[in-house]
Amino acid sequence: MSTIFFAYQRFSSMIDLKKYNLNKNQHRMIYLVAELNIASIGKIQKLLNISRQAFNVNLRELVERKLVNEVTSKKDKRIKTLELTEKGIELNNKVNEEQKKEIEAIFDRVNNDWEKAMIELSKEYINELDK
Amino acid sequence: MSTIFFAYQRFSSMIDLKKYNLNKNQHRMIYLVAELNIASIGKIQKLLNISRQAFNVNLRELVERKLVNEVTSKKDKRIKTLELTEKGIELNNKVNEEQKKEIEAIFDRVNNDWEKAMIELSKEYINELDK
DNA sequence: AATAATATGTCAACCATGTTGACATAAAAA
DNA sequence: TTTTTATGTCAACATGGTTGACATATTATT
Repeated sequence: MSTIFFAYQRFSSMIDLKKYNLNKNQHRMIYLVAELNIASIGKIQKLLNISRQAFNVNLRELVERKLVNEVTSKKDKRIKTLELTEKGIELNNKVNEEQKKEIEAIFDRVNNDWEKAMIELSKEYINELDK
Repeated sequence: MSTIFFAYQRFSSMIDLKKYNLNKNQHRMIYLVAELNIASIGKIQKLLNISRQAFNVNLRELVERKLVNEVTSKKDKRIKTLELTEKGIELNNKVNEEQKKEIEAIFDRVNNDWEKAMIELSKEYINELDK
């Protein structure tokens, strides 16, 4: 269990959100929108597990920065779904690029063995001690 | 990669820190102290990757609540190491209990296949949509 | 048609937690 | 003796979150 815990610390340290002027929830938002296709605002907010206010403030900024589009559903005009703009897709790729490379390198090293990969990540985290 | 990301969201949602009056960094601190044995304050702080001030404020509270002891190193009296008190160990176990159970149940279900376990966790996260 | 419920947006007030930079002390190293 | 290291603490400020009240448009219910 500590493996999962520590591995994730390492995993998330591979991303530098500041560089892209995103906060954690905005990153989670973009990531979710990119991975799920088509989910209503309400559902995304529920997944993020943050207050409506926090959600809206963050979303507003992403929309203003033209990273995300809001699309009103045709069946039920109360509902809006989110999608990434071209710019949003590009940013998302860039943000995750470094992490992706490192993770892929690790999986290569351990022949795609998930257990070994996670242990490796976990070790990398703990070994930051010795730097 | 999204598997690791989503799986961890689910993983961390299994713990309710509020119930135990801990914030995230205090939990990380306790968790680290429990898993590593014997690490200096400086090293733990570096691992947590937070400012000295944030570290000290959080640590102070843990010490006041008698969850953690500070031990001055004999070799080098400048250095202090941290250890959990009995009460700290107990709390740590309690905090992680529910998570541990759920994770073990998942690993049982997938015959300890890490890849499947992580995918399962990830799915559980996404499927919170349908509640 | 009238009323209720749903999905969303927004504001103000407040709170939790973090960062930075300056300063301080004790111990060890040079 | 001087410098460096490991630690502690303060004040000022920044970031980001929550809550509760209120508002609108649309759909569902009666």
